This record gives sequence, structure tokens and C-alpha cells, in this order.
Amino acid sequence: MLINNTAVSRRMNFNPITIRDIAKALGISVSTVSKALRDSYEISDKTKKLVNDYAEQNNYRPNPIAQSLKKGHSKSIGIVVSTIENQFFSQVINGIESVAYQAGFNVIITQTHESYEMELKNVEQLTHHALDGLLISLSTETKDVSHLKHLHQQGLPIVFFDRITNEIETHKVIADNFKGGYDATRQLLNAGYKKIAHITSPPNISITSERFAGYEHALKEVGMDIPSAYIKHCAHGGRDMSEIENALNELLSLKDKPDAIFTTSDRITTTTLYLLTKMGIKIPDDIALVGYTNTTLADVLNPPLTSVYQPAFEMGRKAAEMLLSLILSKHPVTEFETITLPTQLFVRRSTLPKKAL
Amino acid sequence: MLINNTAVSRRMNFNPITIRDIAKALGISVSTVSKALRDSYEISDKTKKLVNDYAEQNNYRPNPIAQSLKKGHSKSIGIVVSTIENQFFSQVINGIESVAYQAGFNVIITQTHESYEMELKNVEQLTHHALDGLLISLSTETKDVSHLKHLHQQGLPIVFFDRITNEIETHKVIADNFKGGYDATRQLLNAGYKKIAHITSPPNISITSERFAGYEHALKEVGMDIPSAYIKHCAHGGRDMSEIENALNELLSLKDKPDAIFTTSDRITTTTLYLLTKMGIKIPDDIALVGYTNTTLADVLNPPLTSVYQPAFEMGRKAAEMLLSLILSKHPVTEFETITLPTQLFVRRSTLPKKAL
DNA sequence: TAGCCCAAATTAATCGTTTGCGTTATTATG
DNA sequence: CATAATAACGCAAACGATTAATTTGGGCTA
Repeated sequence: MLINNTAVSRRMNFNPITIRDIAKALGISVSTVSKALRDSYEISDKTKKLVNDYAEQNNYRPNPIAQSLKKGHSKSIGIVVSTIENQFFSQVINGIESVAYQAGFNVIITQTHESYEMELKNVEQLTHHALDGLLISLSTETKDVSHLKHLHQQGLPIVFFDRITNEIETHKVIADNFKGGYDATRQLLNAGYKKIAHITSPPNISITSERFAGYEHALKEVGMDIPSAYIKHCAHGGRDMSEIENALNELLSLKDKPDAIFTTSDRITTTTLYLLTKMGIKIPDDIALVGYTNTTLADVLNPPLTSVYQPAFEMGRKAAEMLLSLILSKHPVTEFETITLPTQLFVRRSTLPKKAL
Repeated sequence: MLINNTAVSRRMNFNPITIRDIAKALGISVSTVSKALRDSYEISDKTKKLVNDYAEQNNYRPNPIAQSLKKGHSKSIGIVVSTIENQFFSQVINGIESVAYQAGFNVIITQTHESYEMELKNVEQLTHHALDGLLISLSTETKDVSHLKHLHQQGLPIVFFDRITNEIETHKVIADNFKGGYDATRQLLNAGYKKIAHITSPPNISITSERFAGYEHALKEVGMDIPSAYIKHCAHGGRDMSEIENALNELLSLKDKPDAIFTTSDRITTTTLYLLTKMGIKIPDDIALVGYTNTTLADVLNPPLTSVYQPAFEMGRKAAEMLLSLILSKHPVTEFETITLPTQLFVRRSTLPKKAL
């Protein structure tokens, strides 16, 4: 009876039972209910049972908003990535999730689609909602990180992963991009390719320059210099197919055409493969291809694709662990570290040695 | 001076300025500040300017938690999908995002990884945090939807997409699964294949039975009956490779081996392709393959994969629009609709007509 | 029986905002 | 000049949960 009454007295909206309802129904005070539910020593077992039973029967759930307001934290962390369609990022997110949920945190995912403006909006959005911490991989367009600096100064824990900045001192997790670039290039060199082009993201983001450094080092090691006409930057990291189409067309119209291409990022890699195929260019016969990608499909592509694989899940785990340590730390943290995770080169048919062709 | 003082007086934690701080600094009341910020007619322009200037200079942000508590809503919606690694779902999410953000809502994404237990946990998690509405595609394991029924009865707006239930009356968005299954099967039949196996998810989820019905109809239409040994259900929708491996092994050890396979779900499709390739089975020569997938890579797979493409982005948009209409509705909604979106069959080399082989 | 202790419960303040209503001045009206 | 109207602002009660401080009512001891 009573139950029904309290039930109908609420709005039609999603409006669950509160501790006040319980208190009223049981004829005791609100604080007694609260303490009983939290199993306080101040409350008798009899009352506790009474309260708990009633709460259970009426499917009571503490209002998380009220708890957050009171406790001063929201138990949720924000994630900013370029796009979850990229398998690399969805795997990172899986890693983040696995540790966040363990710790009772939930995650809010946002995507920049490689746009600086979207990054601003998302960070704004996220901090407009209550956030205990932020995990971010910068957008391709991002050159200015003052939006993040402000938040960081205000005390919001931030951990960077993948695409980082050195303008903000905090924990960071990256893959060994230098080695990834080196391994990929070295593999092409070993297979006999001598004219190695590089299609990549803009140089302002960290991964681009690091991978380029690896590429450069491998070439220099064998005494080759870097032909600037072979280096192509896609303004939006290959978001638009036309970026890559243009890059390829330019490369292919060179007098001295490349005999191999090293691509970075999932999107650039798979789109390059798609376009070359569409153009009727044989891989690796006409042009060899090695690319960064985390797709599980590399083995069944045509041809199977030599690729640099990044430990995305692990990166997510590590980043989340570091963020949680920042959030949960009693004292302000002043010592930060940057973790570098190894990458793995999977050699497949797209970089078949030249002599074997 | 004052600014600095208020700044240092706060905790080291992320603890931004409040309206109380503004009131104190300006020597006016909290309510005046609040009203000034909300541009109330009760406040003079002079005071408004004073408050707004101070707020801007000190980078004031209203605490969203407090606002949510007061206003009774959180401006965020929850999403439950099986896994964002599946391109179909990440595209759906992009669609959802595009309308949610437009309306000032943010989204919280959770993954079930096809587990009923995880679905329970996620729904619990989500509603533990403050939610204005829920978008959900059921997990493969889910047979009981009482956890959702409760929430729905309590008044939480819910919209189902993709994998729906008819036990709960609300808005739903699905693809035309019957036609998808029919088209795929029909394509195989037209290409001359006669022994068509079907690897799919468990029959309890809606998409499975709907697609099966299409498959069945196509076969019956040409007077063929459905050989039960050709129907394989993967308990977790292909989450574990072994599920698919077993299914394939059973199919291939049949006296009367199938000459074609119709797979549903991204995961099952790509894994089947991978396994057949690894087994050295030629597609389509030995076995033809048509599958559900939303990967952009279908064209560059080996062989290019005939596939049923679902309008994932559009599905996300529609679902989000319906949810928002539910959330924003002044009156309780009693009329619900189920939208069915068309699918598209892309014919590629993996179902090359038999005579052409 | 006074004095004290302890268990068990209540009161009230708090988190940051919002908002109905009351309180001042100041201006307009008869 | 007295009164009504209005503009501009403050007070205090919410929203739901937590918790320090306080009260209440026994029970026990000296």
C-alpha cells in the first residue's frame, strides 16, 4: 500500500526511490537510513535489516549525482581519440576500460575526427560534465595545447597516450615509434627496395616525427639520403581519401618513381592499399607496401600486408593505470614518467624480397 | 590579488571556482550571481556585467553535477553494444554521437563483449551514473531482459537497435535482416551454388532469426530444403575463434560438404575468411563466401568479399533521434514505432558464378 | 538515587546551483 | 504628499546523500 503510494506520488519521469522515501516509509530519520545502508556501527542490526530489506524490495539505488556532489568526484574518466573506427584506438579503449571498470570508474569516449575544433569541443564537453581525469591522444590538427594546459593547471589529472605533447608535464604512454619506423624501413631495404616513399600524418604530431626519425635513420644507415619528394604528409591523417589519392598521384608521376611505400596510421595504410589496388598497381611487384595497422585482417588482405603492430590494448591499460594513480594519489604528484611500449613488425607478402618476384 | 587568494585557498585537487566564490569576491549574494549568470530579468545590467566579467576572467564553469542534481537530468545517454572493435558498432556510435552532440548530450559507451553478465554490469554501471536515456543492442548471451524491464518501468527512456527484444514496448531501429539474409542467399543461388551453409549467432537474438528467415525463404523459393547440418550457431557470435573453427571443421567433415557459406556478423565473417585461408581452402573455387560486414576493407580482401552492408551510421542517428524525442517529450509517450532500414548487398569475387570458375 | 557511560538515533550542515518569495529602495501615480 | 508600482537584490529552501555533532534513553555502578 505504502509502496504504491510513494510510487505514484513521483513524477512520470525516471525518478527512483530516495533515502528520504525510505525514511518516511519506515518512520525514521534520513541519516539513520543513510548510515544503515552504509553499514555504520552507529546503527543497530535490527534497524539495518529493516532498512536494507525495504531498500532491496523497493529497488533503491543511491543517486550517483548526489553522491558525486557530496564526495567531490564522479568516478568517471574521459577519453579523447581521433576515431574509434580505427582499430588501434578501439583496442586502446578496450585496454582502458579493462582497468577502469575494475576500479569502479566508467569511461566517457569522445572522438575528434582529427579536428582541432572538435578536440576543443570535446574537452569542453567532458569537463562540463564531471570528470575525475582525462586520457587523450591529440588530434592531427592540434598545434596549440593551451586548452589542456589550463585544465592541467587547475589540477585535472591528464595522461597522454599515442600522440603526446611535451608542453605539459604529466604521465605519458607511447609506442616505440622510432623503432617501428626503423623496422619497417629496414625490412624494405633488406628485401631489396631502394626507393622508399613515406606517406604519413602532419609533422606536428609526435608519432609522425618519431616514426620519420626511424625511417630516416634506417636510410642513413645504409648511406641513402632522404628524397624530400618521397615524403608526403596528409593534413588530416588520411581522414579524407583525397589526401591519400593526391599523395599517391604525385608519387607515381615522379620521374624516379618509388618502388616501395611506408605508411603510418591505420587509415592511411588501408586506404593506400585500396587505392593502389583500384589503380591496378600490383603489390609488391610494382610497389611494395608496409604500413602501421592494428587490423586483425592483415593476413587476409590482398596481398597480406607487412605491418607494424602496436600493443594497443596494453597501451590503454598502462595509460589508465597511470591516470588512476594520479586520481587516487593523496599527495600532489610531481614525478612523471613516459612509458614506451615495443612495437612488432609482421612480415607478409606485401614486402616480398625483390629477387623472389 | 583577490584572484590569487581565492586560487590558493582551494584544495590542490581539481577544484574550480564556484558561484559562492564570485559572490564573496564581489560582495553580493549567491543568488544574485546565479541569476546574473543566467541573465535573469531581476538583475540589473550593471551587476550582470560585473558578474560576467569576473566569471570570465576567473574561468568560471558551473559545476555540472550540482546542476544535474538540481535540474534532475544529466544530459547524457548511455550506449551498450557488444564491442566497438566491430566496425558496424563503431559506425552506429558515430551516428548516435552526431545527433547527441548536436542536442548537447554526451554519450557514455559500454561494451558487453557478448556476455550477459557484462550487460547486467554495464546497465547497472550506467544507471548508477546519472543517465537520461539508454541505447542498447543486446548481447549474444542475453535471453532474459528483466533488468531492462525494471528500468523501463521506472521510466528510463530506452531505445533498442540492431538486436532487439519484443518483450519491451518502446522505439526500435533495425536493419532489414530478412532481406539481408535473403539477398545474400539468393546471390549464392544465382551464382550456381547449391549447398549453402550458414554460420551465425545463437538463435535467441533477433538478428539471427530474422536473417535465418531470409536464408530459409530464399532456399524454399527454389524448392530446396534446409539441411540442419549446414546451420551452425556460435555461442558467442564468434567472439572466440575456436567457435568458428569448430563450426568450419564440422562443415568440412560432412559427407556432403557445402560449396558456399553465408555468415552473419563482422566477426564471424572475417574470421571465417581468415580460417578458410589458413586451411588452404580456395575462395570461391572450393567454397564461396558471403557475409555480413561493414568493414571498409571488403574490396581489398583476398578475395574481395561479397557482403551485406548495413546502414550503421544511419541506424545510430535514427536511434539517437528517437531516444531524444523520448527524453525531451513533455508527456509520457505511449505510441512506439520500429524503424527498419534497408541493407545493401555488394557483390564481389568471393561469390563468383560457378561456371566462371 | 545521583552520576556516568554507551548504544542508537536524530539534527543540521554540507556539496554547488537554482528559484520562489520576501525585502528594500526608488520611482510613478492619484 | 501618501500610496502603489517597480526594479534590484537577498534569503532560504530545495535537489539527494553524507557525516560531524548532538540528543535520547537506558543500564550500570558507587
